[in-house]
Amino acid sequence: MRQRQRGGRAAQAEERREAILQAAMEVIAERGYRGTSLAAVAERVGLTQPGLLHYFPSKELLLVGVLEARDRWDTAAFPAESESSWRIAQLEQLVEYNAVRRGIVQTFMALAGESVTGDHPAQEFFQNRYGNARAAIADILRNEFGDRLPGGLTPERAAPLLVAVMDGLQTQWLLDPEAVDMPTAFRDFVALLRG
Amino acid sequence: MRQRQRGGRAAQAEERREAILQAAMEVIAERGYRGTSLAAVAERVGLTQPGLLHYFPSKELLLVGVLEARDRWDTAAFPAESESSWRIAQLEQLVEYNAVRRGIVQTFMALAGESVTGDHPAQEFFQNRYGNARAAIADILRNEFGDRLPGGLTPERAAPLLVAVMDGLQTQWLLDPEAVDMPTAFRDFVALLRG
DNA sequence: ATTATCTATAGATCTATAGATAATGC
DNA sequence: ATTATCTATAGATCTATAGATAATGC
Repeated sequence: MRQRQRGGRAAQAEERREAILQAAMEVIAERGYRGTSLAAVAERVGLTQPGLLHYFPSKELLLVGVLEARDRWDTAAFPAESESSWRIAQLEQLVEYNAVRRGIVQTFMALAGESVTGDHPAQEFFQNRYGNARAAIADILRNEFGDRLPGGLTPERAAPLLVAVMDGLQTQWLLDPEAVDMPTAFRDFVALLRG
Repeated sequence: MRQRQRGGRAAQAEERREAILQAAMEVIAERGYRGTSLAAVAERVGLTQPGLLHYFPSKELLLVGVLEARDRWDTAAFPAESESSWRIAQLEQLVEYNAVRRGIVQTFMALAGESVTGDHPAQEFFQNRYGNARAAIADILRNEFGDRLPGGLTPERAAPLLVAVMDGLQTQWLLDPEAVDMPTAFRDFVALLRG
């Protein structure tokens, strides 16, 4: 029917998949994963529910797709040889970026929250993500501040705190954006680490 | 049928309600609020699903009951004239207490996570809870450290950070208790505030 | 042939209501 | 009379499968 300029079937299918993932992220932001119905996602991209299942054969595979997409987009927005080569200033930029990407933040806080419940399909994803985040942040802190931080902390002991601050601020900011200035608060925490 | 020693109907009904709330917390910890079915809660206390609705006429009212119960129990475990009269050491105790109350922490992190999604029935509860927490913590910090904290922070600016740390550490700890020593990490953060 | 979609539907749930029945306590 | 429960069920959903149909590209 509709003729595409370029692209071929494969490329069009890829576009479709991206549109579905985008829609899925939106619905998950509004309802969480368990509250998301395939029909709601399908409707948003103009497909029927079984039509959507053609691209992602189950709800869980759709979730996997969303999580992978998030990683892809993050990497695209913040290219780096390796996470450990980041500097603190880049983390501050990431927080500023998040503060204008409410939808994405909301999707992932909703999923992270759900993932602590039993047998959630994103549980392993978040276990790995937090583990990797702590390790990467410890490296960054060591590069930036050396082995000794204020309060007698080491980079390894400060890392979970920094991750907790990023995360915890997101929750507070999502619930009350007026009351919490996320980027400023994050820089305040960095000031504490500087001593 | 079964004769109670003491108590009368009202007291027995109260026991039943408490048992239902306890069961509801457990199921919510495992499945989140949206994933919780009234039937699952009812089964845990030996009632049918309509039997449960006799005590809590809707799923949402059951959630309200759970949130109120949490506040009641917290207050019972940590009595104080007012939250502002707490000292930092008591916050450290609270974190230690949480570290041996996984179920309760999991229930409330699951609910807090869900509450950021659109129109969640616990949204207002958590908005108030975080708002109050920030205010109370600011008071505590002022009592303990005065108006000036390390890094040029004020108690008001440090408060959201402390709340974020408590919260964020819970998430990391729930997902990987081996990797995160929550009480120690929290004391590390306090050490940063001490400078 | 393969791919993209659709309609129809099976099979599970889920919440909440209606209405019956038994026990309790004034 | 009131309270505590139960059975039955209406009315919504939801996921996933089966099977048909149309379009696409070798």
